[in-house]
Amino acid sequence: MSNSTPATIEDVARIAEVSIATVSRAIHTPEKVANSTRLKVHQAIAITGYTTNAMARSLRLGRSNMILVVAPDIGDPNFSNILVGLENEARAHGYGILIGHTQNDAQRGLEYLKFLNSNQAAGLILFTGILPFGHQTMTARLPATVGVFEPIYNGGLPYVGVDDVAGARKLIDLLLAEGHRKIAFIGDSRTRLAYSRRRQGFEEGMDAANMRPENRIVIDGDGTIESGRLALEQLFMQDRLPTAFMCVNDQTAIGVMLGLTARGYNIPRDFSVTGFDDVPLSGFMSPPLTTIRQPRTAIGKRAMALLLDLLGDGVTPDGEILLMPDLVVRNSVGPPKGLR
Amino acid sequence: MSNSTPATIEDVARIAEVSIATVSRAIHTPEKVANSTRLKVHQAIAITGYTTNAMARSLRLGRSNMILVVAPDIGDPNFSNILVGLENEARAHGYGILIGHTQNDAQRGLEYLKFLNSNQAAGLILFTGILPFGHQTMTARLPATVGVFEPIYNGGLPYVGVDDVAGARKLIDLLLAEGHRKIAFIGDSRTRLAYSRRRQGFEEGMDAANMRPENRIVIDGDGTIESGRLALEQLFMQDRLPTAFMCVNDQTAIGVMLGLTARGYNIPRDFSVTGFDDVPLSGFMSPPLTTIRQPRTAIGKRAMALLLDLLGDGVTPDGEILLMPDLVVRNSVGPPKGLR
DNA sequence: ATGAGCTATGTAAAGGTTTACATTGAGCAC
DNA sequence: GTGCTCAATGTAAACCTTTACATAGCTCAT
Repeated sequence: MSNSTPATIEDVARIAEVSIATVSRAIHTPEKVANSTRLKVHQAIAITGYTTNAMARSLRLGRSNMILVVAPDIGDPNFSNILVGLENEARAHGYGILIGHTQNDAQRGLEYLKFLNSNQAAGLILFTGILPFGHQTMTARLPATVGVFEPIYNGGLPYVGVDDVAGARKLIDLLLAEGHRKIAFIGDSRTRLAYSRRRQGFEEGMDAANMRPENRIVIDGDGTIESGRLALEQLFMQDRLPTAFMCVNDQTAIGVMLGLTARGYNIPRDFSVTGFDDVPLSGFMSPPLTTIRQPRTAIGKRAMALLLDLLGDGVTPDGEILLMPDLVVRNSVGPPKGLR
Repeated sequence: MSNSTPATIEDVARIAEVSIATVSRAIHTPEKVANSTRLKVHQAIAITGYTTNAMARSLRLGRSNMILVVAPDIGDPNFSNILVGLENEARAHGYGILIGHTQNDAQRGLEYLKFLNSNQAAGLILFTGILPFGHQTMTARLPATVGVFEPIYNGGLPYVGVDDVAGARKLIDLLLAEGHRKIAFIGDSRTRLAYSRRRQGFEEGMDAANMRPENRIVIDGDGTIESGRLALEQLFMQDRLPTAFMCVNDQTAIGVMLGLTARGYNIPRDFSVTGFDDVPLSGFMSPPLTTIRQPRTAIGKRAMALLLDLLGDGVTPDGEILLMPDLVVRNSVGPPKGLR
């Protein structure tokens, strides 16, 4: 039973009094073996506690049953629920996932590339918009790959994300409906497509409400808490104050809120603030942050399903799958001061 | 160069004009091949872009180069930095990590057991105090295993954590030094050893200050935000109010703080609150939470190092490695109301 | 000059699986 | 009864690596 060395297919074959080929068939293509035989095999499997050696199987098949998930930062609060979605879906199809983080370090990226090339992963899920492998011509040898959140830099690879434009539009429409006219968009960035799409939603909303350019303040930022605080200081120094801050993500919004609170302002009485992503922290701010919730588990599930499809028939489906994010109304938004 | 099928050791051997055995030796035991030969082999490797097929290697060696990390919940804020430590250390030694979460579901636990038995992981890192595999006698076949945070239920397995007693002691000493005399310990639990050790630190500190039992309020909780809020309500209903709340972890403390704020109290003017763990959220509460910082990356690194040792010589080292956690003083603690 | 001792290399087996191909035998039509 | 078809099973090769053992050739002491 629970011996020192695990049972092999041969042990099972001996006990079931068949050949190893029949055992293998009984497991993977049961319709090809006689009922009576199949029964014997399964009994033998139960007796020995046999599980197929995945190493040997992968070697023989030339492909593993692992999916490599690469993210720039495992600690990103946006990450963990996606992972749950990815993992559940993978496991349901007999795959496991394997997680790596690059910390934007090309050296580490290369190690993952080696990992992929040594056949240890059948597929790749990429969290950043860029391939973490420098510009290796090796690209040709990449396995099936799916992006999450953003399309992958060199293009052609499918990805799953949310409709950032629509999400941003929901936020701007809310602010406009509350009566805000002068609105700042904090955290514009050309490096992340998701961010420029949020900016796009902002502009479209302002356009639709016939807001003139002087009512729109746009300021750069990289999406960290610090960047939000910094942007706020800049605006105060330049005396270009809006009545509402629409931030490119929750971190930025938190930075803005902390800055405003530190200056003694009350949210939402003096200023309104919105975020994007709904990271766990946002619900606990005071006031709780109005934001857009990413359907994280769904994104993960969808991305993995897409990858497994790709693995199955090798057909590349639509390059872009956008899920619809939900508006989460909390207390960081109110009418502008003048209207109160 | 970048062909459809990856280069094998045979391709390298052909180009270098040696046997595959020599190639293998040139890679793994370079001192055993002549300098000139080694050079030829490495050139051939460069030309072909060869990387060892990990499947074949693991099959031959009878052990993989993957470590399975199992946690009840990937999303746990305590998790991610540990992971960074684990991963860095593993990668530095040629291992990769593989992450699974059980969500306390025995069925899922069993799937991981199968995974282990199919030889896909050389070692196991366990985040919970319990083996997630029900009570399989299979336990005998577990690979090298190291626990994180807590000893593993059925004992005998080494683990790496922090000195919870000492950490709790730092907190209680701080509260006592501020002048608090009547202190509540929120979140006592017999299910998690870490928690009862924190309780123990609380008691030892109170003992050392000769505090009588009637000054100690102890109340149950499972460590969630909700449990903190609930405990607080109970205390208000029973009219057993302390001047300070020492909470078993940050989540609990956050629950208590939210409850106090909702009732209109000011922290730390009316009540002091402490946590334990220093999850990212804690620094952003208002007021920021005074707590104990877990050396998370260090724990991860240490646990992995321990596991790799175990894998190396099979010798089980000391069963318990406790790191010292640091006190993080923020603004949630002040003198009790009477003393102000 | 001979052989012992070494170093450098090669040969071949083994690890556990899947599967193309071969074999066996039963059912069935003539 | 003969031969065909088909289902069920078996045999053996292949996947790629590592390493015990064998071999070859050199150095050096005698």
